[in-house]
Amino acid sequence: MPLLLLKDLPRYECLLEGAKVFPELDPSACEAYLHLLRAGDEVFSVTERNLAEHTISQGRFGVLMLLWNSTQRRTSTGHTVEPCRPAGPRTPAELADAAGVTRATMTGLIDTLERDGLVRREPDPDDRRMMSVRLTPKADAFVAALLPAHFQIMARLMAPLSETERKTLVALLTKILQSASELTATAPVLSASS
Amino acid sequence: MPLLLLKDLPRYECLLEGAKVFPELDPSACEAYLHLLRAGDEVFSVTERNLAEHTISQGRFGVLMLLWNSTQRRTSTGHTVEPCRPAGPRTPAELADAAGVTRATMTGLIDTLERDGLVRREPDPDDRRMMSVRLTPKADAFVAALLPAHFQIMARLMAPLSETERKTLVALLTKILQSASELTATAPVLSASS
DNA sequence: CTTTTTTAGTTAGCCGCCTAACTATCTGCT
DNA sequence: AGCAGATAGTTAGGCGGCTAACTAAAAAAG
Repeated sequence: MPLLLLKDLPRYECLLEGAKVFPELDPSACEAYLHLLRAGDEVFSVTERNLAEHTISQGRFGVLMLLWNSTQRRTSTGHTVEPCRPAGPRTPAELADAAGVTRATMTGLIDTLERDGLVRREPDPDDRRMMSVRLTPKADAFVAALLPAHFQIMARLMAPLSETERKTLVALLTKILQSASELTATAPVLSASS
Repeated sequence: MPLLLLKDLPRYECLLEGAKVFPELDPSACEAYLHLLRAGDEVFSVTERNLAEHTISQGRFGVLMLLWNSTQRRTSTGHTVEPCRPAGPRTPAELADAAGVTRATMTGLIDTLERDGLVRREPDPDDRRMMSVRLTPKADAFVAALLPAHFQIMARLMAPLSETERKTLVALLTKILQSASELTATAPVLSASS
């Protein structure tokens, strides 16, 4: 569970009440915001609990998936899967970038993965600053064993939504994501915007 | 930023491709899942960045809000606001419960808040095991100064959504939240479900 | 009235996230 | 050639999650 959040979201009347005191408070926006974080957190923790049973964290799992995705393209058993990304991430820097964490964080993740024998660091022959991170066979088996349950969890989480509702949800979330990106880009200091 | 996640979400064709290999993979469910976590994460980090400018974390802010919400009811300046919750949380245990974290975590949060002079621990006269946590005047001013910008951020994040879309979003998220709760309740061990 | 169980809070230690500072290497400029 | 700056990775230290183990006090059981 990544973040601390109210277990019981405030009732809508409370938001309306708050809006009388704070004119900046947009009740429906606030409600949507709180539900988004709450649902995201809950969904996250459900999958995290699943992964934890295989003694792996969400973060490490993400790294494994990135690497696994890369290897699939090369060692695929006759499938010749269309590459969905130009070239799978290999180095810690690429992995950090793809995962959206800092390089320092990636160092720590690779450390623990290597300690658990799921990953190997190999020096790059051309550039001695760089490392290449590879999955071990153990990791291949590990991921393959893990994924079915992981996908089932996702499917069950979204089970109450129809296909149309899912598309609607994705569309709405995409809009929010975009406005979040704009806020990030245009308002590094909040008071300097508006 | 609480969680590690793919910066670029996989294209839908990749999910379809993956579904050929893993029959458990429901592409639209997976897509919705990824978008939900991604959007939640992004939105979270936008507000976190705002709070960070006031040198406070999302977690500490949550505690302040819970306490502030309690005090509002008692010291409200003539407003006599309808209590939105039965009785505001006061003790570390109540705060932990309301915030959805463990007591150990709450101890840490209160520690740093107390260190920064935003909160005071007072022993309960009736039950010597218990503590009562109170906001300092400094915290009152702090929260009052912080909230307008915080509400503005929420409003801007949700700006691209119409009122109807916000209601739709909340309804969809509520469905997901419910299925997540059911998964949590009925499947403490994943393999024991289904 | 003692003993056991429950409860409140803290402590200790792990993990993953961050930033900032550091080392080593490569690249480019002159 | 040689040095300045960029780049890859790590290290160090902080924070906020967690679990598990502990202390002190209250409540329940006998």
